[in-house]
Amino acid sequence: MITKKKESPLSFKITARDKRSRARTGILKTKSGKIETPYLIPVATKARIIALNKKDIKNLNIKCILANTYHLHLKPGDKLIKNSGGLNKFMDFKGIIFTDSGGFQTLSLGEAKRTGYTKLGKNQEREKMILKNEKKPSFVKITDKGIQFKSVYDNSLHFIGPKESMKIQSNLGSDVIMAFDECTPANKSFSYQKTALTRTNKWAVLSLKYHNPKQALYGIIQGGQFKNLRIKSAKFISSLPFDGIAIGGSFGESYGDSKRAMHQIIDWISQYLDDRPVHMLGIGWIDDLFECVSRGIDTFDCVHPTRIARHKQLYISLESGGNKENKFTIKIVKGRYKNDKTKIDKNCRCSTCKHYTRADLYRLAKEKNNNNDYAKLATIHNLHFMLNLLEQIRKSIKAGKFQKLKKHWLK
RNA sequence: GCGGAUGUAGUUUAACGGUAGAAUGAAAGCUUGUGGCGCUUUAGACGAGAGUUCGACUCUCUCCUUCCGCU
Repeated sequence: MITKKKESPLSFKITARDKRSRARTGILKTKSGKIETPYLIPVATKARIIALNKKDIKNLNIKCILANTYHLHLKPGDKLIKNSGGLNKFMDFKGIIFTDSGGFQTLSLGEAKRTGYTKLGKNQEREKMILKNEKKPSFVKITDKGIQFKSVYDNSLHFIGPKESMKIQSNLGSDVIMAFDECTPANKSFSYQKTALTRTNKWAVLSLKYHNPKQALYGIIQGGQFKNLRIKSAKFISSLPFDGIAIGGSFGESYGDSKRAMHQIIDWISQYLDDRPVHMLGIGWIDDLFECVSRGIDTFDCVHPTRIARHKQLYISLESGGNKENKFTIKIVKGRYKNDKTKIDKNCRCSTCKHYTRADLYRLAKEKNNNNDYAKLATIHNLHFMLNLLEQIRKSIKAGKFQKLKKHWLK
């Protein structure tokens, strides 16, 4: 019972399909612009890509970003953004803006804060860290009506349910908004996940009811690591008149397994997906991009490229020694780069690589007091690298060479 | 040559007559719908020799190192 709206705030046209997988290219269009998919959407949680300014964003040719409901609601406040004419004007950004509903903060400020669980579970290394550090209290309280969040700034309480999330996202004026969901960690039992899914599904219906029809709304598939819950969720979400479908939640308890589980989960639900755009929430390592695109994902958002840039890790291509093992990165503060006068990546044509060597970045990254210069250069490199990789992926799909490219990178 | 000071991880340093701490540098790892540039782990040192002592990085002596001053 897919009921198409008369004037959809979003159009998505599939332009090519890979013959040997579900990979596809498309054009996603809203009133603010268009992107070619597959596309990795850089994250600008607080309406800002950390370390970059407007000019950098323009030079990088970033056409789409993702901001966050919870964070903007707290600071500077969605009403203030509404009064400045919406996020595009507030940021002076001409492009598509996605907003996340705040549902992920049930995990990131809840279980992740308390025990260190991420959406990909936890690994031994992480567990060790968590056992050492004292557990911190959760910032969320989940009820059937919504989530009571503590402010990360002053501990004040803020209730966000589906209605509130839709209102905030309407105030933010983003092009594409997410249904309000509960992002569950994988350490929860089947019965808990089932209850949470029922809740999320109810919230999905309420999100449809209360959302601003001028905004494109994506429904979110949850269900944790459980096959029947994922399928149930996929059937339900895809039966509703959402403009797009997002895949969220966590995939498995342990880090190693959860990657495979993620692939499997997409495979389970892929038959319930249709020609609407499919967004993979919060995923974006290089191998993940290939695996997910291969399974029909159109858009991604991920903090990883920008975060690891600030944590001194820079992407490198195969030709510069990148591989699955080193996650296609080098840690630029290693002693071996101190006098390395070569480019960060042989193939990269970003402005950082044009003007700086590895030794330059080493020196800047080591500066204690002012890391702004470093963070900016590193972020530019990593984002450029990823945007470029996605372009290569799109080209390969169109040329019927996606499998070859995938194999080449993941060998 | 004489006098004074000095000597602890690669570097900067702390303490102590009884397991030598830290910072920084080095190496390895973590990071996936971002709490603003982070977190975890590992390796690494008492200048050399003799003496006193149950036991010396610590006290004594000799030598060496480096620094300062004087001739």
